[in-house]
Amino acid sequence: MKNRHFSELSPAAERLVDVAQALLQRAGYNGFSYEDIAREVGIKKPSIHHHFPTKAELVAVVTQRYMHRFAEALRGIETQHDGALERLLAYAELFEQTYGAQRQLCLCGMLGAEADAVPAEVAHEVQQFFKANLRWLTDVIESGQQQGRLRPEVNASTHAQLLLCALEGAMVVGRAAGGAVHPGPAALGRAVIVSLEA
Amino acid sequence: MKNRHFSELSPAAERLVDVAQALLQRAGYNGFSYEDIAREVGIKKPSIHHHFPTKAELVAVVTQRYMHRFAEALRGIETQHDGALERLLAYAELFEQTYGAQRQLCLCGMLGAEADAVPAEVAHEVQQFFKANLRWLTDVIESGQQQGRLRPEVNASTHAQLLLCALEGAMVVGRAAGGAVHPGPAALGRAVIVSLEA
DNA sequence: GTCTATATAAAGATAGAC
DNA sequence: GTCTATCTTTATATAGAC
Repeated sequence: MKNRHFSELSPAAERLVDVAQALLQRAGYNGFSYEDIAREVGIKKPSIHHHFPTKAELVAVVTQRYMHRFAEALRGIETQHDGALERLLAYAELFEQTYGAQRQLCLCGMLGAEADAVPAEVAHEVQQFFKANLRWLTDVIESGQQQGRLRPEVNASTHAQLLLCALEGAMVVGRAAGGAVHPGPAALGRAVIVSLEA
Repeated sequence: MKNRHFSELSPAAERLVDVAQALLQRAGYNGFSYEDIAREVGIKKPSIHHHFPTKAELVAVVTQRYMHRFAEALRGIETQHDGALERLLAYAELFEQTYGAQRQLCLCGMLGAEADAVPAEVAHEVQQFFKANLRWLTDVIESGQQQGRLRPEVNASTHAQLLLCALEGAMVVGRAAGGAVHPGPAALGRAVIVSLEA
């Protein structure tokens, strides 16, 4: 019942969350164990249970922190870019950065695929992540249309979904195809985004 | 060492492959066990080992059969549709059918996401699946361009990847967002495909 | 906050009878 | 082809000392 929230983590707990996140993005919820974390961090399994009594709690905290950081990144984009087109391109770059490092999947893409094999509390967090992303993207596209920068006849919601799905899919397919997909997520995102230009 | 190939399965083995595939599409490689199959089929675990000594072999056969059936479906599309646009729309419908049933993921989308947590032989099959799909899509788009039906200036390979990634992503996001994504894969696919029309 | 020791259950797999 | 019985290893988790 400790460490219920990502905002009050001790340095030791933070390190566990870091490693858990990387393992999740690489192998999924059922693809890693407390032993994997222990080995990587250099402590023993029961020490992890001291910080996060159950795996479900640990992964819930990882997911909350991921969502929170993503929301911060979206606010950063709004600060740095005024135009809808530029905001969408910067959005695509977020996925490129995640994937570009070590071909890591989006945490929520991975957990979303495994939705039926994941604790309900985690699945719920993941759902919030995607809803927030779709809301943000739809707003950006609609604003761009109102400003006359984006084609007014396209359906904002549909194209928000198209962009999000293309980016998430690019990470899955890119990893699965093992190099057969040359452009990263950002390049595919650009193909969608330029088609929106007025 | 038995049942190395999907084309020589006994009826009992075929039933195991059916159930294993459904479980894989629902929960992923590490999200199901021989016990889950046994419960569903109504036999005991060791009976499954008689047909498929290891889980890796079982999943490899599932994947081979899936790929083979998909390739058959692509040949069916070529038989039924002459135009590139129609072929691409029929392709998108394949994903709609998989997802539409029970919000099931593409088998190879799931295994691709889990690529690092899956036996090497399985990961290799999955890679072949995506390469074959990208090859087929690129060919269809290039043919459409040569026939003057599709816009000649778009990069065939990039848009083949965009379509495939959007469809795979739509299944992941659709399941993860739990109803927040209204259009199924086919609707997102159409948004990509119509933009290719000459 | 970390450890050793331990509990409990599940997963993957094998031996051998029917 | 299926079963019971069994083995081994791993995963998740707890108790209690330092």
